[in-house]
Amino acid sequence: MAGNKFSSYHLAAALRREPDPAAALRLFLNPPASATPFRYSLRCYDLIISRLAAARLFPAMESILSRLASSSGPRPREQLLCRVVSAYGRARLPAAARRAFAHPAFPGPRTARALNALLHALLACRAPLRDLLAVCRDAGTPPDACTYNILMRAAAASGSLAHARHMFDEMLRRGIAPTVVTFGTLVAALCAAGQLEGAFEVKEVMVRQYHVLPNVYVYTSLIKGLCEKGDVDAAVALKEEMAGKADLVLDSAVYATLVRALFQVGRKGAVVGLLEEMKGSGVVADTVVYNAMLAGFCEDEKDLAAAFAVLDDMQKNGCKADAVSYNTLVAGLCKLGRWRDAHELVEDMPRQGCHPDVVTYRMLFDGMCAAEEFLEANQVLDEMVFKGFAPSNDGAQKFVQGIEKEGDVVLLESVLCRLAKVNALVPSGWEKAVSGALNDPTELRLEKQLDSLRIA
DNA sequence: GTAGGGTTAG
Repeated sequence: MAGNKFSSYHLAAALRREPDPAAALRLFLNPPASATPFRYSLRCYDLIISRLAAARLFPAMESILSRLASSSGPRPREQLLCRVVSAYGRARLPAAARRAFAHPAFPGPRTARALNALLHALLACRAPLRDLLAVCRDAGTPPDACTYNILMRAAAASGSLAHARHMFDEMLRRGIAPTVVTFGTLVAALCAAGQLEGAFEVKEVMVRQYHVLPNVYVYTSLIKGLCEKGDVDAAVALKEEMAGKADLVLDSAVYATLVRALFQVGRKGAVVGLLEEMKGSGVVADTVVYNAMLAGFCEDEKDLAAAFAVLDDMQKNGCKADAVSYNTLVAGLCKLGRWRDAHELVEDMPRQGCHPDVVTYRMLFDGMCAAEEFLEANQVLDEMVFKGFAPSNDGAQKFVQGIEKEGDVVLLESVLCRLAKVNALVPSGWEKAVSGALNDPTELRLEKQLDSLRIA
């Protein structure tokens, strides 16, 4: 490195230091004026693309990817491709995930790792199993155990245990050994379908026939399955079985499941003992456990005062409330008709370091509509649309009917216009509209629209 | 951040 000249090494360091992704982008595009021209290292590309992907600044990310594609330097690793594909999955942009998978910046052929990233992204977007199978066929990449695990989960998600079983059989035929994740997926699917006998059978067979021991994931699914059948005692007994196994460590998920179940069957008194046991065995009450209690007090006990006391406890114990915590409280308040309190709570969220998500807004909006407070709901809709969140179908429908009844034609028009903006009138229409622009840096005129749709 | 469980809506 020659003296103190600004090089790609310094740029990489500066990118790492910059907390704001937009500022990092500016830094990448316009390095300090003192810098002599230098070739961007792959490390710099990797850093900026990863950062933009995480921040969902997709148009900017795509333009850097194109630049990378046309540069003559070394090719990026597939790991970066996986990150881009996953980011599109999290943003629920399936078409963009597919295009990224085939992006020319990344040298082929694709490995199972990239294929699996795409499959998982599509699963997150609730693509049907047949779409996932078509992707596998077209990619021509040999599947691995992880591929089959994703396919099995997709099968279960579309309600077909038969297909999940079929995937399992196919996996065996192709000589791919099922892992503990495979069995965990099967058990979860069976439990979700209420087929407890089958689920417990898998637990036996995985040990006997495949020599794979059930882990805490398998047990937690079974515990939840038993709870849903109303057999909390059997669920607690299963937890005891776990506690007796040296290779298993009870975690907060197990306790959260049981806490929620105890509330549901009206045995909230038993929760105290459970929490003490937890403390005694060194399991920290985390957000998920507190959220289970919040849900118990809101949904089951309808005791909002107790729920807010739990929220205070969380803060006292250094446990940060997340969107699920607030959503539970908002739903509880709205169900009691206390939409004003719910509104106040939502407005306080950012100050508490938690941003409302789509569920928060939908619940508040629905709560106001249920109370026939359409003008208040209209204000919330404004904020939602600004952030790119669409109301639920039911909420939007009830709202439009309410506004119609009020007879304010101008307002109605503005409402329909805003609903159209977030495509709440024609579900999933907008992604098609922008599909051509995403991989084409010369055509970023839809950038603003996309930006307005990204989730903060 | 290639895969599985647990707390909120659907």
